[in-house]
Amino acid sequence: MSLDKRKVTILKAIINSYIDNAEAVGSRTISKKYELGVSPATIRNEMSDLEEMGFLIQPHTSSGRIPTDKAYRYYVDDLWKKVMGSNNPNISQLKNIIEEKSEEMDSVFKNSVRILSQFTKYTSFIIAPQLKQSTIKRIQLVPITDKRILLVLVLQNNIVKQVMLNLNNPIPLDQIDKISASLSEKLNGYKLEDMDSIKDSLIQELYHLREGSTESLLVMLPFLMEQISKFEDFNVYSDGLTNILDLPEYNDVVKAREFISFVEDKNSLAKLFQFTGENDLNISIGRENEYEELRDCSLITATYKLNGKLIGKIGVIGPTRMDYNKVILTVKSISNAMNEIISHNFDEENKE
Amino acid sequence: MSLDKRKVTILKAIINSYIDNAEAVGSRTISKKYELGVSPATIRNEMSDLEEMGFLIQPHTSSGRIPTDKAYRYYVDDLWKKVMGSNNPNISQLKNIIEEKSEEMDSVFKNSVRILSQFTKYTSFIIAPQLKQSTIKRIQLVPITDKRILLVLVLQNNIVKQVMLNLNNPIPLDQIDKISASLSEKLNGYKLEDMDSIKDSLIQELYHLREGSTESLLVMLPFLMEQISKFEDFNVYSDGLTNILDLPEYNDVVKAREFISFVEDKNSLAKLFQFTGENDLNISIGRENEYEELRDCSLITATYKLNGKLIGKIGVIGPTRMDYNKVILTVKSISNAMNEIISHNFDEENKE
DNA sequence: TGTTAGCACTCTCTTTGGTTGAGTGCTAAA
DNA sequence: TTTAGCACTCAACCAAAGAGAGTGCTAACA
Repeated sequence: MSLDKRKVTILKAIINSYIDNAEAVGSRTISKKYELGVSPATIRNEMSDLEEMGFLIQPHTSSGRIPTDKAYRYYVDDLWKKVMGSNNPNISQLKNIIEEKSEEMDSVFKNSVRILSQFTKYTSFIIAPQLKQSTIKRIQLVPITDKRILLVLVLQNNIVKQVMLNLNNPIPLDQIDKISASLSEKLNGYKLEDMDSIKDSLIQELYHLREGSTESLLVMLPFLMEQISKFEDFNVYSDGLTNILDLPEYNDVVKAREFISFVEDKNSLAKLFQFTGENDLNISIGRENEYEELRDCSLITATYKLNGKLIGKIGVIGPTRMDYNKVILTVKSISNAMNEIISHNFDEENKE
Repeated sequence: MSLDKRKVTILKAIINSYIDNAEAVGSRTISKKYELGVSPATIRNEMSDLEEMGFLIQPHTSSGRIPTDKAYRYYVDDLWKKVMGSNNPNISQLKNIIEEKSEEMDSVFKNSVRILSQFTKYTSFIIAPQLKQSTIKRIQLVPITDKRILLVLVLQNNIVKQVMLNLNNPIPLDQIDKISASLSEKLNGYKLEDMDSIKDSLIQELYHLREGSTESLLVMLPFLMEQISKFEDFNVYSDGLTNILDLPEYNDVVKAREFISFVEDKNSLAKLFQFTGENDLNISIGRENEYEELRDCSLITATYKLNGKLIGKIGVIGPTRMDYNKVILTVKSISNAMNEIISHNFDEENKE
């Protein structure tokens, strides 16, 4: 049996209708709402074929039909070609919204994920870059009191991280700039993940040196390096967790609770993202997902890059009955906008 | 009719039972679970009296009884005396948890509110201090690139704020320290809210001065002051929004959605906090709340102070059928712990 | 040969009515 | 003043009936 043109039209009509209403679709509905010029009986025959081919199922004998994961997969693959070809018009608009108040990398992420959930009305996520691989460009200490020092860490790609250091003993404030300079010099070029391994030899080296400010430097260094190596390996932001409460498939509180508990757990999210592909855009539908908890959900992710290198992913989770068209376009546009913002603001090699 | 001892015992028993089970309480239940030595019939009579006095209501003629707001108010006022007298034992424990990774003021807030919702299983909030009233102690600029400068602002009470400045024109990096010093000097002692009003005169002054680094200073100053005056007037953090999904009173998704939408709105929360009293501990029950949306909720807030001055509030929202004992103790303990942490870490006059 | 009208059939959803059980209020006795 | 007894009420549960949406099949039609 082949998927001829009329079958495709009917299948798409069913999927669209189900996406809209979350209700099993009957032959009459299709014949009325989508003018196909054929009677319900004909459509029934076609639907029966589509069911046999694995695109539709009937929840019970006398109900309408619901698309299967296979149907969504077909639908999405078809959509894909069109979407990938089309240039989304409002990227510059998106960029403006994302960039608003986004002077730091983190705000770019938070804004993006917020907008993504607002636009799609689903739950959105972003996994922020693993900084451990980044190299240190400069270190600057800012004294708050004589025992509290703010450490500002500038990484190679102009990402900035800050840590507050609470020292046990006061440090002479007039030496701060000197210490900053030495630190910058000593640690320049090392990766964050190297801190643990070079710690001992660096202390050793300084110990033998004994210049003017070495004393204070020796006091701070262990603190500082420990703080740096404690940086989170990844960072997941999410938004719109409670959007699913508006969906009919989650009008059972227990189900909603389950979903929310799952997506509130940053660790499972991080793992989830690992499973997704590394293409510009990745879609997994229903049981294609690794996690049992997401067997009724689809996951649409996009990657974002800095300097050509993949540094993180952004995505949306919603029911398999998802408005794929809208979501795919939105995810794609936002990741594009992010890429531009990031490369413009943070990429060393890419300055005006 | 007077509220004699037995009536009080029965009333408390009913409230406790309802807090536990969220189910209307009947005379038999009371007589069985709480050994009062009287028969259900007697209890029925007393319950009838209590209803007449406004402490109980019957959802329908043949059901058990439910406590009214008035009952909770009585219950809480009674509890109050005991709680206020008792010293909570585990403040130092709490302090440890809150202080973990809390080198900055913001983390203290976030940790506190997280713990509060974890302990109470309700929704918790904190309103962070209005910084506009704080005065500037020091300003330090940290160059990221020649057009991106991180502005670190140290306030009188050692609170630190950071803003990234994206300049249109590069600034000579070797002047940064000089500029920082001038800025610190010029702006020292001003409040954040003053920025707008002193902006023009300051620029005027610098314009006439014309020292070495004045040029760059003039470029930066408008940027900088604008950023500062854009600081949020308040900042509300919340946690445990979805805890209510576990409560039987919210097993209707629509109701749950309503609640969550309300408490997700930072503005209404901020207003809500304004209505609460400024005692160390404030409780408003059911219809005592200003907001219609919270007519079935109780709000327990505590204040926290820096240097004796109220700088913010922390609180819990839950159903009127709330475990007041636990919540009151927790809110009180956490606000106490916060007070100690804050005064220890951020209070200028209170150093070791 | 593909399409369609007609019809019997299936299954969920809603409504209806009866039953159960928890709980009450009242009365009369202890 | 307390309590046992009893009639009464009402939500919650359950089963049966009916409505409605939808199907599959068959036979007629273009």
